[in-house]
Amino acid sequence: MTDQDVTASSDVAELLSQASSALERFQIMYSVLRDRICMLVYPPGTQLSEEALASEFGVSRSPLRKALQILEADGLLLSQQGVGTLVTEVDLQELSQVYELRLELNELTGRLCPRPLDQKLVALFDSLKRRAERLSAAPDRAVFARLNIDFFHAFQQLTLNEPLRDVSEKLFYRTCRIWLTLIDEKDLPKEVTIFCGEIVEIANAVRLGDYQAAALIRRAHLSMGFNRLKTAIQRSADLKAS
Amino acid sequence: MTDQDVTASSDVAELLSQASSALERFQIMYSVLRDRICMLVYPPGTQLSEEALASEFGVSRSPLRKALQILEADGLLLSQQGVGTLVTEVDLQELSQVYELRLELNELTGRLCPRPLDQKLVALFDSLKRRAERLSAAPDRAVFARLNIDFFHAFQQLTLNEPLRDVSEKLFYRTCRIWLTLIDEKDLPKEVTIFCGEIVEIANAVRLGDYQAAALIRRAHLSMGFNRLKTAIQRSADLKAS
DNA sequence: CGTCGGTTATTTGTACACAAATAAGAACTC
DNA sequence: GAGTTCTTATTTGTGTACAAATAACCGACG
Repeated sequence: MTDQDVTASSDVAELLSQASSALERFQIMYSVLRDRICMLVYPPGTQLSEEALASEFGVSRSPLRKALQILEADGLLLSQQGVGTLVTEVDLQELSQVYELRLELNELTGRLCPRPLDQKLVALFDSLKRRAERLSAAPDRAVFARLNIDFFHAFQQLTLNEPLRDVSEKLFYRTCRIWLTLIDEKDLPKEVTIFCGEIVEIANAVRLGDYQAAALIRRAHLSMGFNRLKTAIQRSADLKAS
Repeated sequence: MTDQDVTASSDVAELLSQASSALERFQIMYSVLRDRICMLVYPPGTQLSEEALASEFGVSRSPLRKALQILEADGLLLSQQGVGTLVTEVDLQELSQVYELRLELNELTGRLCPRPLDQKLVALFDSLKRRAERLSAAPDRAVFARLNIDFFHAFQQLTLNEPLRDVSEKLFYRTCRIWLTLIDEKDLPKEVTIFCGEIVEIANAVRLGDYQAAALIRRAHLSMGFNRLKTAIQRSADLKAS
């Protein structure tokens, strides 16, 4: 069972009961909740109930709260006594600062501690390429979002610098929701086409072992993507005002 | 009362009783514990007792555990059921990856979202320069460590990119203990002289508004400092082996 | 004497009951 | 009828008792 399947699993209580240590149980709850937040199962502004979640997961509030507290430190949740635990909104100001940093970190991923190219890595990007082709044929928001997450993780494999991977991952999860919240059905095919192009290009660069080229391509797409985001935000703000 | 005083305060229970919200109480406990870890009040390998700390802080284990859990996520603590809560050791392998990343992030601090130069910033660096001069006259390990921390925070003021500041801070606190653990009394005057020279140079660059120059100087010192660290680690390993 | 096995003490993890804080709604007043 | 204050329901925060896990200790046995 892969990690994606774990986080997407519906019977979390079952998984938790099979976990052998407190650390494992924490990781399951953390992954599941983060995944739900990023896949908009819990859209921004959603109020989570500790009681209800603990009940669903088959644990008491104590261990659940640890997962919630780390997610709060990650900037995905906000808990307040007497109010509740709310999924944070994504704010343009904050988003643009995170994106600016991600652009630079992305370049480092292609430069620091490069992981030697092996068949496994090539195969990973190939499988993403195939998934991208299937997505192109039948655009779907959830499939798009999932591929976006998995592609991010594949890209992170290019570096062996663990602190860089950790930092990049936190920042990624802080921003990736914005796509699902802003891209409407009409824009989806266009975005899918662009994204699949990116995957193909980067997979080719990786196959050649040129990680810096891969990073440059990704940086370009991140930058262009952020610009498209800004116009989408502007558009939705105009829509709201009218 | 400044933040440094807060973290250095001995009567934490008193402070906590005056805090008005759970968030404030958390921040106090977190800052105090992080400070104690970085100032080697709790050297690497120290076992902390939740019971004892909760008792000292005048709270129950529940709110204390939140602070411990975040510190564990920061990589400063490691909790294990049946074993205890241990202050992590600093490992050379990990350290060098973090340093490599810090070198690069440091450059970003001088480049992204520069904070407009104002009198307050100049005054901040001037006051650090004066503290450095006093330290030079009377080298002291604890004063050195404190100045190192405060100088880091001053440098962070050069950028307004908050995610960058957050990330840099976490990485700084993950590495800064190494100096106190490795630099012995004999090396102290030399290290103090080098560090004070860095502060003077950077303060001058800041006064001119040339943050990128400041970042370059700092990068050079970070790099050289890391090299000195590596030889010190090698030396202490040799000492251990003999 | 060394080694293996069980026992026990200690520590974190978990469950649960209650306290504190907030917000929504009801009732009361002007 | 509008505004204000009190009440109450709901939610997270905190305290505490107990469970689970680990490691050190001790004794028996080879």
